[in-house]
Amino acid sequence: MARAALAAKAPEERRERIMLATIAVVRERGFAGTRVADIALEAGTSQGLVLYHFGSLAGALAAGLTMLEDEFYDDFAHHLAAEDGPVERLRFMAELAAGRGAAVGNWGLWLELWARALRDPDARAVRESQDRRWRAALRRVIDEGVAAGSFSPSNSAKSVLRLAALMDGLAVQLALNEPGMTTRKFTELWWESAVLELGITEPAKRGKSPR
Amino acid sequence: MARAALAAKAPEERRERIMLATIAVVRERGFAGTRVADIALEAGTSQGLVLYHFGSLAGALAAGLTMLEDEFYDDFAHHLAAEDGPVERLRFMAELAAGRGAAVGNWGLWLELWARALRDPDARAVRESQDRRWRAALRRVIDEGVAAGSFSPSNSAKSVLRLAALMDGLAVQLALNEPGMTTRKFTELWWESAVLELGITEPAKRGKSPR
DNA sequence: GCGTATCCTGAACGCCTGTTCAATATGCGC
DNA sequence: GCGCATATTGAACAGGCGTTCAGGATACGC
Repeated sequence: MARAALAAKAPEERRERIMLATIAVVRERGFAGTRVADIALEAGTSQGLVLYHFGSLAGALAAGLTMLEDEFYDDFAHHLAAEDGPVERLRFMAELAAGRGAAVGNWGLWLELWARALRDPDARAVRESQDRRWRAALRRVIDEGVAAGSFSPSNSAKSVLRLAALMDGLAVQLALNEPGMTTRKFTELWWESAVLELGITEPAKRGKSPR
Repeated sequence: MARAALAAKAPEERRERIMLATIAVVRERGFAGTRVADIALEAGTSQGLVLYHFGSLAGALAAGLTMLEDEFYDDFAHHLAAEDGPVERLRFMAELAAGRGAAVGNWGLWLELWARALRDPDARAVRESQDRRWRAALRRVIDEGVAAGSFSPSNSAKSVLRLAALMDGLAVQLALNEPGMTTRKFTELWWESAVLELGITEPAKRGKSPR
């Protein structure tokens, strides 16, 4: 078979392809519209294999989500560490949340995840992990900024909660294509809030040529 | 039949009962888990009647949502008008959003609505209407406060966007039972932000014995 | 090379559920 | 009271789709 070249890698590779296919399909059709057949087609395998590896459709969804979340976080943490100081790091988080880089097209997925988390324990676990990691990162950046004298929040714990929540709220607008809400507007609105919350003095350099 | 007493009212009443049943079921099981049979059972009618009145399951969902949204808004507008001044009105909105009064148990529904709005035009229309009305109300209250000299936002349009988004973001935490997020915390966090955004000076009286 | 465990397939099964429909009831204008 | 439009029911239909399964391919230790 000519497919030999494609399927050459280990079964582990097949498994991963299925997870990638899963999130691709969910992105396109949403949880409610995702069929085992779609995943198999997208992954270029049989329906049976999806079930063989993940036991059920729900299992495949959970595995895909977990994978996505881990990948996203790793990528995020890596890039965050590469930024210069607290102000730049904060700016980077704002731009990432607004949909640049690794987060592109993810907000729709997160909206669905929230809704699903209301009833599905797996989804809930993924979203909790995601939320916790993100808030922890925000908190570290803020603490760092306080230590460096760049930020002076009146209550940093509360600021973390509010700034994280504001991102989620703005993201709803963004994901639903609310007229007037753009990546740029998102960043602008959020940043002004951050300035207000944290009493930032020095301006952040614009992100390094965000695509 | 003994049912005579129940079904006594006009068919219009049956129709409404079905809409109420629809949102009740959606609250309990979510969109994905809502069956025509469930609605019929909850409404105490036949499956056929649901389809007779609304054409399809999707139609029943749309009708139910629209009804809920209208009712919620009417109730909200009515109570808002009863409040004293801009500060009290703002406080009222914060407490309503936090889940007191007519909004109890609605946030889960709104989360699902957002996700559904990504793909379903009816859901999108409902949520857009809902969002627009809410933001317009917020804007009016703020303008009123500015006119009265109670608020002095640096940019009221932006403040409206941010304060509304913050509510949505906090609501996600609330709806998902994030540990540490409560009705009280919601109000507190949001109010502090409002104070910061609007430069509120006079304190708001606590809500009139919120249940 | 051989046997076995793992991997993979495609077809078939069977349930779930939205929708259709023919039959019946109800109420209302005349 | 009659007849017609509207309302209502419950059963049947049909399509979709997750899961099962029996069988075949593949890799790998011995």
